[in-house]
Amino acid sequence: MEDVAERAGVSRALVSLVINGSPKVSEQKRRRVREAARALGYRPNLMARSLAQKRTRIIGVLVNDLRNPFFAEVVEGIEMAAESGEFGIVVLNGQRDRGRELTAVETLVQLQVEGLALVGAQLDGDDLDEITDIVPTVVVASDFGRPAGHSGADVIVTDGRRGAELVVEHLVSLGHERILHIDGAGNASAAERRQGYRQGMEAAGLGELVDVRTGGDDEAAAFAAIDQILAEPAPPTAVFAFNDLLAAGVLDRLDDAGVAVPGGMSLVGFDNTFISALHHLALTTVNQPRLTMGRMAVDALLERLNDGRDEPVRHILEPELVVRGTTGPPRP
Amino acid sequence: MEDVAERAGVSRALVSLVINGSPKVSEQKRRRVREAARALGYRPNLMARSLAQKRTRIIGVLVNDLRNPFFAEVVEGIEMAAESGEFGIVVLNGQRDRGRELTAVETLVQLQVEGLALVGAQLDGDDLDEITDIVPTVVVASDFGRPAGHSGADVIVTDGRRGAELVVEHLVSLGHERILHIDGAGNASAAERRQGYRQGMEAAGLGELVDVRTGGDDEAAAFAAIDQILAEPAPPTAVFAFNDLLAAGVLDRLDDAGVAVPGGMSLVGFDNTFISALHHLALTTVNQPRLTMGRMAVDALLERLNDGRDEPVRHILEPELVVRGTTGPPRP
DNA sequence: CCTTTGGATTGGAGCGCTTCAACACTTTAT
DNA sequence: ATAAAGTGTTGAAGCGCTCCAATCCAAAGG
Repeated sequence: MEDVAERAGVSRALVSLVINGSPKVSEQKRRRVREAARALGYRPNLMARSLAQKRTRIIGVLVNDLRNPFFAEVVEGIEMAAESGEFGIVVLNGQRDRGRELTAVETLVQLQVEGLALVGAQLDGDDLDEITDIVPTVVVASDFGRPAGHSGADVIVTDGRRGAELVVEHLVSLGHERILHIDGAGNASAAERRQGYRQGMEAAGLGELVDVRTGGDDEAAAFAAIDQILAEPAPPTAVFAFNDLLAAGVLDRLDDAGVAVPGGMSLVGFDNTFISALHHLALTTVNQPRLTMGRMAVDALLERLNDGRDEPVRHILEPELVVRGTTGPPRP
Repeated sequence: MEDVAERAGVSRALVSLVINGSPKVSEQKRRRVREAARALGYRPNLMARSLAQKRTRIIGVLVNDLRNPFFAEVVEGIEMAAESGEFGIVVLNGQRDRGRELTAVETLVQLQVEGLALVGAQLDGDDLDEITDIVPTVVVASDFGRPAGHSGADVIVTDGRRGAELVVEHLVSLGHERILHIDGAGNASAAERRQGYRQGMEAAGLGELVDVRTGGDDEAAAFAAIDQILAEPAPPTAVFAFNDLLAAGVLDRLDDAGVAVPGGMSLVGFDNTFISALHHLALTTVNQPRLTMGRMAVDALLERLNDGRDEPVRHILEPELVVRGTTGPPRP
């Protein structure tokens, strides 16, 4: 910067003004500074700038698992919204591990991010409380079930409970009774969907038949559960999997076992990721508006940052059942 | 920091030493500083630290498209390797747009990243030359075809030319002749695969039948091409798609049109992403070792950063044909 | 008792930038 | 002519940290 100033025959302060597009700089000097900067290949040091400004204009994003297209799309929504709000984002990957998530958050905080978006985070409520004390936080696509008036984070979720109910209702309307749920194990939104499943079953008078098996959040997690189910005397006629990835795994395993879908077993996923739309899967699933969720997350943060809101807000989006080809009447 | 120092009854310099784990600090003071830091909720400011140290220990990652699971996995490989090399990463998404990529790189440079990994970047060779002048760079999963002795970036790629040849050889061995390629349009690795396809065809004496159609890199891009092909008098008996995502789109469209796969048409993808492994797709494809590529990318950077290597290096990995269910003998 | 030695600690300069009060120079009003 | 009000420009302080040279102190050596 020094060099640029010298070459342009002005002070360092003036160079700073030009770089930041201040209006009160004469056209002549502005040009000379610009030219000198270009000639010297000058690039402002973001670290120094942030330090001096005491702002970073960065939003930190912690994502549960980049490989899940669902999260990737939410992040994309966040990125686009952040951009139009003049913020940058830094994405860190928790890799489905709470410990990693914790250190990632620590890194982001030390990086002085102005806001934090936790996408599908596995952290627990106490972790979250600590974090919200430090930096404005929005939780996306998972819910820590903090009481409504709680001082903590904003929340953007699709109503997983309702989504699961929709699934059960759909299956029941097709005539299913023995509906099994392979859950998301410790995954952040697993509890909600589990609960919705239970409620749906009970509402349909099927409370006796509630059956939840432990799954996880990717294809592999489904295998053990399915193997076990098929070995039982009276297998279910329908399976509701925690998410699309898991459902894809179920589908594979059913295929291995020679069970037709939906002829021999109906199957439903969750998230409506692009894989569920592939004709060869044609997975019945529940849609979550991913890009919108990302956008809303950033908006929530921006309201706190720009408009000074300081009570938490919760946006619960409506899930939407997407019926495709993996659900049909139960086998006789 | 000031406050911590005061509370612990030491100087700021000592606090710094403790935070950085210097060995020459008495156990007693170390404890007192630690305690004061905890009590005050002190967290070092990474920006200030980087500024003072003139190092950031950050590797910048520019990724072409986060939604493509292939790239997401490469990034995961990078992240893991960076971590064990005591580096952090910052991921920016180019969203398949050269302009965006350019500004993303600019941002990363201003962030003072110590190394840059371009994953599937669409930049052109001149862009790359400029970038390599500024920061050590490794290009992953795409190749700008710079001459070998070129002063520029390191390159980690799977041999796309060879991969495409493998595909053609496989199809030819099944008896196919009219093999069509739907390419990746402007995508970074498109040219190479196109070339491999051509060479393969010519090597098989099928030079006359070379037929390349413009595609892209996701499902949607396949639709127009397929519609057009099916309307022609003598459609091909096999389609080699630029990547798995594109192939999935092709599969859908063939399905719509009532063309059986592989009965009516054989289909091959590229990348061996998890979707190709789903039984219901069972896509024949070409494997690229994604995690390894990510690791090698970081290693290349680290060699430059830690060991001072300064000539570029190119690692060309061997592709591997993965035969699944979408290829078979041509229709009569 | 004084010097030496070496480990522990500290003051202060400096990293590259922003920002603000102060200054210089014009222009306009009086 | 002089004061007032703008415009542009600048010097210097300060952002939170690191790191080096300087200092301090206790133990060891003479």
